[in-house]
Amino acid sequence: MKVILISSEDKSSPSTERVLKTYQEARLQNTENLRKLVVDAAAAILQEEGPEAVTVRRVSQRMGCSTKIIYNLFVNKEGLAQQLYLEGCKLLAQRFEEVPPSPDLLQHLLDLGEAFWQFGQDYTSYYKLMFGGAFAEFKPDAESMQGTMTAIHRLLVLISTAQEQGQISDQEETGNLVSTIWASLHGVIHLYMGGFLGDVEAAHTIYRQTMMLLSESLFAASKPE
Amino acid sequence: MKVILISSEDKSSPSTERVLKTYQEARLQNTENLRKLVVDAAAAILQEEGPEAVTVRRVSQRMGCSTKIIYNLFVNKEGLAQQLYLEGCKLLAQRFEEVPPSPDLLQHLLDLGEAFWQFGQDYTSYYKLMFGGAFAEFKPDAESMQGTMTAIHRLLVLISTAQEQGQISDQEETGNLVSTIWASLHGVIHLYMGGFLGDVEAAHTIYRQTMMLLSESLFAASKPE
DNA sequence: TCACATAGGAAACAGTGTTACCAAAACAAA
DNA sequence: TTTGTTTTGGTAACACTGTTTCCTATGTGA
Repeated sequence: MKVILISSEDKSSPSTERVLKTYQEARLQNTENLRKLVVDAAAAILQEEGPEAVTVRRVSQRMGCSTKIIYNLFVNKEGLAQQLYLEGCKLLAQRFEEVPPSPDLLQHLLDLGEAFWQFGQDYTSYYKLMFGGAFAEFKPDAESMQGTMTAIHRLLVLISTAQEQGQISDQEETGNLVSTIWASLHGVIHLYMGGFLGDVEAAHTIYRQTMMLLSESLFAASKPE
Repeated sequence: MKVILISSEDKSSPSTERVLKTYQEARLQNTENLRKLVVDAAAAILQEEGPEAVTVRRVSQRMGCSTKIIYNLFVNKEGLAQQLYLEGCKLLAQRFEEVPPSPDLLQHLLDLGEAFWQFGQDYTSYYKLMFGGAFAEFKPDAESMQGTMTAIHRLLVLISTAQEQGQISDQEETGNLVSTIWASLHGVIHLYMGGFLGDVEAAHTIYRQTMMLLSESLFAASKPE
């Protein structure tokens, strides 16, 4: 099904057809491949020039086609943004997966927290798109929330395990504890990106301090003295 | 100097002149009053219809004048946004002032935190403008940071006092601790406003939990058992 | 092969921030 | 008061944005 060749009647201006090759090939395939091509183009612009550079016209220009395609495939710009959000979730989940699980659960929490910070540094544009409100219209729908949950799944497993082992109080809901940690760390990253916390080192210091304070409190029960 | 009447030659269409009265009066006064009038109009639109409704044209329409005035007075839209930011700082500072200082410093911290949450609820548009990145261009300048510091001054005094009394460790810089608390609480509010934390009650629960965890850790030193 | 459905391009619409141009008003000096 | 200069502000345009309308060309089923 995927093996479709370019139309054989390239009688005139073959060089011009070559330029449009990738798009022309994709449009012959199923719409799913075309969607992927559009998302890739948008993601490239996002990472190269930031969230505000991701406009419908810029994406279509890079694709070498009309803006109509994007509306045909994604309804509106928000639909495209949702796909980019899910892409970001994959990247974040990947970052979490790369963190080696430490037998010390406290250390593991700190490592995951540090990975979240690094994600914000390495994929700033994605972070702003996903959590920074770069697209004011964008609100996470069911699929987006699903992607978010998959991304921070490691964190949820960790807290849950720590609760089972009695290292963290099970008085509170696991999901609420995860949200608390997530929101606090996000606050530091977001305020830093907004220019409220000074330079990177200062912000990173505050970030680590936030992690330490939260961790101490969470793991306090297991260490009476 | 402020007592300036409308020009006496209202020979034709006096009702039309009446509509423009406030603006026409103000333009005869000093530019400072005119600036205030513009900021008030923008603030009204901000609170009535949200941050995205605050456009240069909408403000000028409400003023009954051309957009040029706003550019004459504030250089660009960001200049107007900065004034709105400072307005928001005043409102936030006012909220903090209304919190009665409790002799129990921990309780006082919780009260200030709750006031911050309430500010976000009551002045959502202001909050989004100030900290939510509603205007992507906006980055706080020196004056904005000054206004911010004035607003959260109560929090700084509180932490500083607690450190002097030995209730909070003075190992860490006071400013860093304030930033840590501010950022964590902001994270919950911002994530809630982004639609990531469910409804108000759920978000408020997480907010209180964040405050509790931070407070416990901060005040831990003074209460060994 | 023919009719139909659909996809996609060009251009327009309604918005946005911003600026160039020019007339009118305010102010200075004579 | 009258003149000349500077500032002020309105109109209209420019360069963008997201989105839609219209129409043509293409692919598809009978």
